[in-house]
Amino acid sequence: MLDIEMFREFPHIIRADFDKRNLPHDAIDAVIQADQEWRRLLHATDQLRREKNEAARGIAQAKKDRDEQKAQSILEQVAKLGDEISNMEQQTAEALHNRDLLRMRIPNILHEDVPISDDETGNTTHSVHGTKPEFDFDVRTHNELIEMNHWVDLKRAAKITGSRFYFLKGDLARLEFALQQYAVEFLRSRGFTFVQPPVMMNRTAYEGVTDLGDFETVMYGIEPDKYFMIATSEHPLTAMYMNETIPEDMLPLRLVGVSSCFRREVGSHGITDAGIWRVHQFTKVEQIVIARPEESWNLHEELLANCVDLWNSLGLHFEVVNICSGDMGTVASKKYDLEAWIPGADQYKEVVSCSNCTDYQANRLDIRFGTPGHPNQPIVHTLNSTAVATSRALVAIMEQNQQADGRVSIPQVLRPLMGGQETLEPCSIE
RNA sequence: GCGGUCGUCGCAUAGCCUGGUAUUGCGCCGGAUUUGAAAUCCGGUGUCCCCUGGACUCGGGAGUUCGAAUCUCUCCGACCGCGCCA
Repeated sequence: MLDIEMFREFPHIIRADFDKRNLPHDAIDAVIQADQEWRRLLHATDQLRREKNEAARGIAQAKKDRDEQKAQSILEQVAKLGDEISNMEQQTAEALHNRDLLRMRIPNILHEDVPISDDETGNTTHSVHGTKPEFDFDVRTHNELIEMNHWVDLKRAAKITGSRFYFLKGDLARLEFALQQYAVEFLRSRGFTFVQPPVMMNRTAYEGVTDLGDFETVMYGIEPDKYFMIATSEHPLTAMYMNETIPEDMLPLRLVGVSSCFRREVGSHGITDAGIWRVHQFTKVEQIVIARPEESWNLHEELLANCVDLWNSLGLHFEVVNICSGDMGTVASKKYDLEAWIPGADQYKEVVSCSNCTDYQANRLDIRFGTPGHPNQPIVHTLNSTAVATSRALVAIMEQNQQADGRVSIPQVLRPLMGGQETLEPCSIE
């Protein structure tokens, strides 16, 4: 959410941003108008309350003076104002709610490096890493590999839950486990603190970190407690410090979180999403940073460098993409994706997303830094980046490291975590 | 799930029984004093607004009342004990 001051003092900045995104300005005008309406109502309400308070003050005095007649006459005067005020209070509260609902739909201001384009074809290549693997046999898709090796059971999962859920079995499940631990240790060695978050959040906290539309299309709601399953550990780890002032010497705060992630994936279909590429539940190791505004852009590059080094160490071929205006979404100001080479699909596909959300989440969550208790402290910046979403990393490893016999070579760095094993063997249970 | 104790400004506290607009200490900021520091003294230190002024604020919401931190209901959260449990 953008600071309301942006709409009052610098609307031209928001307008320029909307031009980049090729959006009409109606939504901005609506916020400005709603803000004016709220302020008008607030002021009118305050004036009424003032009248009432002034009158009511006389009651205490009159009673002290034992002047019951005077007290009674004031009472009648004040009673009338009471109804008027409660009516106005309701209108004012509604106006504020309306303003912020409109305001929450305004996206973050794009960084100047973001390429301008209406859709994802405008994304630009930032860098290319590793070498594209060559195969002297017909490559299999990961979907074929998991089936012939019995590594994933989608059918039985559909039976007990529904489509796009899965049992992960045998060596592929062990590899998934190894990936988690490897990524956590990798980031720990770079100064990140390991945190395991709750996988459900209440609505108030959740509204601070995500696009409002996500409540309909992304998150699972839990009844009767009104919680939401997290779509990523980014959400609880960023909201963790809501309504707090973080002592400045604690910044930048580097956290590495691991959690199951749950996504409804409403409207997502297609053959390119087959197998375990797009699923309702997966595990993700995530980097989170809370920082001073002046250091956030350097830290964004640091997060990307961590991803690049991590994925390079797995021996995989991928490229880094600078996401353009039309593909950006609501919360991020700038975003890099890592796209891994998926031979069976003959394309690069998204495996990592690395964002600087600047003060967009922190405004809503009211996370500040400085001396706790000191008024008007500055708002922090929040950043997040995938380290590995294990299901997608498994797809990249399976497809890039596949052998003619359908077995898969285990990345060197993960072998010590799998008892020195060099190849993923078929699961003995079908 | 049951029973109890509790939730007040960054932290800690008073006020609640008996309704009249939040006390004190620490911390922090500014000033005085000092070569400098400590100590001491003075002032400030929640939010919002159309800001010489005003309104709001005692976990959230509702109710009673002219008026609620205070009384009533309800929800949330914390802690302790019991029960159940990986």
